[in-house]
Amino acid sequence: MKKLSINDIARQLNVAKSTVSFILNGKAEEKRISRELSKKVLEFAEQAGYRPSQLAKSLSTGKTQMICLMVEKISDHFFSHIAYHLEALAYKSGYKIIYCSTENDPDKARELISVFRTRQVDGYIITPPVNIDAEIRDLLNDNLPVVLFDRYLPDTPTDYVGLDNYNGTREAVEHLIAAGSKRIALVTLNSGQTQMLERLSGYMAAIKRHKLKPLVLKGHFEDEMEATVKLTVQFLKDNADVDAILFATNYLALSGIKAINELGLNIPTDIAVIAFDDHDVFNIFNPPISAIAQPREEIAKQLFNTLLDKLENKESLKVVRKIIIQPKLVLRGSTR
Amino acid sequence: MKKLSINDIARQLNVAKSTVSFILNGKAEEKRISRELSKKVLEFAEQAGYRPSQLAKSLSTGKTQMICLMVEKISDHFFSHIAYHLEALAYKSGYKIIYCSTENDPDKARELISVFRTRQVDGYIITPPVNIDAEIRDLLNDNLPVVLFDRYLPDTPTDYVGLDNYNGTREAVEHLIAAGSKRIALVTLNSGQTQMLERLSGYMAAIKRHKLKPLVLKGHFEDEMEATVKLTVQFLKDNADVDAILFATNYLALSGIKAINELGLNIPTDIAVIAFDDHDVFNIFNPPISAIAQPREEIAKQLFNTLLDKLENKESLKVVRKIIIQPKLVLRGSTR
DNA sequence: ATAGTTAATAAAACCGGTTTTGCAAGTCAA
DNA sequence: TTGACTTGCAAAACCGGTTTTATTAACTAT
Repeated sequence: MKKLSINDIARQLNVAKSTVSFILNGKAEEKRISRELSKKVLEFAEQAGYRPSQLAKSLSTGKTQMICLMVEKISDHFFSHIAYHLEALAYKSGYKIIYCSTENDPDKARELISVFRTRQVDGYIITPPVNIDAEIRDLLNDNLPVVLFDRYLPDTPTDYVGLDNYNGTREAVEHLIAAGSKRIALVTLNSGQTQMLERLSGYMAAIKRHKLKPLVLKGHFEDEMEATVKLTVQFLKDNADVDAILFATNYLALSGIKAINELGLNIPTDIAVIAFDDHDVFNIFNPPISAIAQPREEIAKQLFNTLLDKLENKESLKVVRKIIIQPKLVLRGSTR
Repeated sequence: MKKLSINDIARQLNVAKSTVSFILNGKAEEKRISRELSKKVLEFAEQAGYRPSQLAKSLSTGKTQMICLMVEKISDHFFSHIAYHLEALAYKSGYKIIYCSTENDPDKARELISVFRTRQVDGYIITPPVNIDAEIRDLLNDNLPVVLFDRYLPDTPTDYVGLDNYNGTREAVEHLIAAGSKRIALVTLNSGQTQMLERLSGYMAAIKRHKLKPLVLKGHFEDEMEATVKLTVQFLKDNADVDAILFATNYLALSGIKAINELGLNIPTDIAVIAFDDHDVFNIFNPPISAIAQPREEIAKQLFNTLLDKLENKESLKVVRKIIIQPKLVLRGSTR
C-alpha cells in the first residue's frame, strides 16, 4: 500500500524516469517525446493514481509552495480573519500557509524566522515586532519575498500593505467633533509600532485643527483585560468632562465599554464611542459600537497579490510597493 | 551567500559526508568516530552557522515535522484559540502547523486531505465535516496519526478529544431550572454533527427530568447573522412565555442577544441567557453573559499530547483514545 | 605467522523528484 | 556516401540529507 514513485512508473513501463518526468510535467512536446509513449505514461499514471511527492519536488526545485504567516497572535480577531482570507487565496494558487505568533517578542520572531528559513518557505507575510530590521534585511538580501502588514519598520524599506491609520482616526475625530463632542479622548497603547503612532497622529491632527485639547491614555499591550478596565475607569473619573472616546484597538474598546458600563455612563448620551478595527460583536451591543473598519479581505488580497507577484516574477523582487488601504468609518449607535 | 550543505562541509574538511552526518546527529560515539575529528567538524559547523535543510532531512527520513490542523473556519473564535495554543505546544517539540478551513464542506475536506498527503505531513488534527469517514479511514490504514476534536465520526473509531457536551447543556438547564426558569428554549443549529446532537440531548434530558416541555429552534450554519437574528426575533414573538434561552454556540448567542435587545426584553429579568462556548466579549456585555466554557488550552494540550504520542511511539498507533473534557459553567449576570 | 577483530572512516545507496548530457538511428544536404 | 543535423529517448548528475555497506590499518588471539 506504499505510494508509488516516479521510479516505479519508469520501471514498470520500461522507460527512463526523466522521460516520465517530462511527460507528467507537460514538457512532452518540447522534449520531442512521441505522442504514443506520452499517452501510455499519462494513462498509467492516471490509473495508478500517481501523486508526485511535494517533498522531492521541493528539494530539487527549491520551491516549497509554502508561505509563512507571522502575526502578533493568531487568535486575535483581526489576524485570524486575515489568516482565513489568505488561506483561501493561497489555496487557489497551490500555496499552503504556516502560521506563527510572535507575541510581539523580537527574540521569538528572530527564532521563528530562523526556523522557517531552514524549512525554506517561499515567502513571508509578517507583522513585525520592533527591532527585527536585521533579520528582515537578511531575508531581502537573500532574495526572499517579504511583505509586511499592519505595521512596518521605518528604517527598513520593504513591501507593505497597511491601513491609512492616520486618516482613520482623523476622520473619526472629525466626525465626533461635527456631531458635537468637545472633549475627545484617545485610548491607545504605549507602543512604538507605526500603526499606533499613525493613529495617534491622526487624532492629534484633527484635535489641533479644531483647537481642542488633546487627551491621551496609554495602556500596556501585556495587560490583562481587567487591568485595562481599571485603568480606563480611573481615567474617566479623573477626566469627567470627556464626552467622546476613540479607542485605538478593538480590545481597548471592549475594556473601555466595560469601564463605561461600570461607571453607569450612557453611550452615546454621556459619552460617544468609536473603536479602531471593527469586530463582529460591535453590532450586537446596545447601542451598537461605531468603528473604523479595516477591509480585511482587501488587505489579505493585496498582501497575497504582492507576495505572489514576487514569487512568480523575479523582476518584481526589485521594486518596493507600499499599499495603503482606506478604512471605512462604520457609524452605529455609539456616536451621535 | 548561498547556504552551505553537508557536502560543502565534507569537502572543505576532507571528510566523508556520512561521517559529518553522524557527528552532527550526535552519533559520533556510537559510530566510533574519534573525539578529535568530531570536535573539528562540530566547530567548523558551528562557526560556519550550518543549518541542515529540513527539506532534505524530510525526504530521507519521511518525517516533515509538520502537522495539519483542519478546522471548520480558522477565523472562528474557538478554533483560532485552539490554533494559538497548539502552535505554542508544537513549537516546543519542533513541529510546525499548517492550518486549513473546511467550511464544513466534505468535498473541500477531501481535497485538502489529498493535498496534505502529497505534502506528507506527519499527523492530522481535524474537526471533521460529515461524510469523510472514508478518507479518515484511509489515513488510519496508512498508519498516519489522526486526532479528531470538537465532533467525531460515529461510524469511524478514532482518537478524539472533545467536550462533555451533554453534561454542558444538561447542567446549564439544571441551573436555569434551579434559578426559577419554567420555559427554557434551546437555540441550536440544524446540524447532524455529534457535538450539536450531544448538546441537544443534554438539554432534552434535563428538560424531561423536570417534566418541562422542550422548545427548540434550529438555525442554519450557512446563515448570515442578520438572518439568524430575524429567526430568533420571530421565535421569541411566537413563544412569548419563554423565560430562558440556552444557545448552542456563541455565535447563535450573539444573534440571540441582538434579537432580545431588539424586542426590548431585559436580561435576565424577562429572559435568562446562557451560551455554549465562552467568548472574550461575553464579559463585556451588560449584563455579562453566562456561558458553558470549553477549556481551550486543556483541549489543545490533550490534542497535542495524543498526537505526539502517536508520532513518537509506533505502538501507540494501535490504541484508540477518547478524551472527554468537562466544561465549566461560568455564571455571570445573564442568569438569575 | 596468519587469521580474525576492532577502530575509524570512506564510499555508496537511497529518498523522489528535475534537469543536463549522452547516444543510437534516421534524415538531409553536399 | 559521408558528415551534420534531427528525433526520441536513456543515462547520469543534482538537490541535501540518512543509513547501510565497504575499506584499511592496527591489534589480538592461536
